[in-house]
Amino acid sequence: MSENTRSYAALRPSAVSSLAGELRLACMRISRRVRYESTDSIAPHQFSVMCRLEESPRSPGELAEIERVSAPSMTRTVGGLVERGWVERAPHPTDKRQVVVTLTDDARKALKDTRRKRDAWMAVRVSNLDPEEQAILLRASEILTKVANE
Amino acid sequence: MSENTRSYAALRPSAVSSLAGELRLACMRISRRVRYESTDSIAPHQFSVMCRLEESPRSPGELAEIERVSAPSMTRTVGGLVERGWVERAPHPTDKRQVVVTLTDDARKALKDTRRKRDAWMAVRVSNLDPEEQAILLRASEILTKVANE
DNA sequence: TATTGTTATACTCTATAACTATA
DNA sequence: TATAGTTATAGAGTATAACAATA
Repeated sequence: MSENTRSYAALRPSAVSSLAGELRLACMRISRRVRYESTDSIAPHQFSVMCRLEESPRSPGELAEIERVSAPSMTRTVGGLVERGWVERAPHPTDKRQVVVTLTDDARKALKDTRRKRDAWMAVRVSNLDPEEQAILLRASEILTKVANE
Repeated sequence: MSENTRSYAALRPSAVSSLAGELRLACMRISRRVRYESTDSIAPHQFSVMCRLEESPRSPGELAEIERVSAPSMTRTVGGLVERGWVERAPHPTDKRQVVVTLTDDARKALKDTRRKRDAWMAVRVSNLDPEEQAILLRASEILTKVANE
């Protein structure tokens, strides 16, 4: 019998509940530690908006909806990003009411740098784990990603 | 050969780096989803302080240091908790400069309720996973907790 | 008349500096 | 003189309401 065909018993409800609590806490602790250790200069809400713009330019309205903040808040956030030279506002090609917000090359560099720093903290911890623990986390990260995207 | 004696190869540096990035992102996504889905009435900073006080009463200074915020910020946070009836300020038995902040019974109930709601989202997701995936997450939560507490 | 974005204003959480009481 | 906590004040980020420009 190889590991791939081994059968596992499903967890009982009480065990599911306990695991859910522990797992949730563990993820929150990791998030907090990563954020604290990274000491990056991009504020969380700015970072989040910049990530959205990495894929494609968007209007302030779209950004507000995606980030679930009010339109005036997004106006302010975009304004701050413009001041720092990380995004640019341009008129919409056809609808003159709309504005198109685009990421600058400087912003792409800043994002890359920030991610590198955030990953560094985690990379050190992961590299200090046993190979077996690393293997488990490899599978767990896939499962957690799937769960978060549900 | 059982799983317990199976040997795993250590990840190469590039794989460690990749795993670290994926794992960090997965934890942050889970945190965000949990926070978004729980819609609880306790603000994050209040919740965090209340958790610290669950173990034992503490002074505002201690709380400020643990939470890594300024003393005036903690004064304000504690003030808000007092207003909501979740903590009480009492004079220190020997040092009259100090204040002892204690959690009320109402707060303990509110904490329990909030945790139950937060766990609920995660519990539903966990119960829908394969038994094998549940087993992996069980081990992963232990490892992640260890990493976060390092 | 509806939609997009901005401005006006206010509330919360954060910080630093100055102040009070006590050690 | 140093320490614990608070108050004073200001800087972000958030929200709702009101407004201007355009569809």
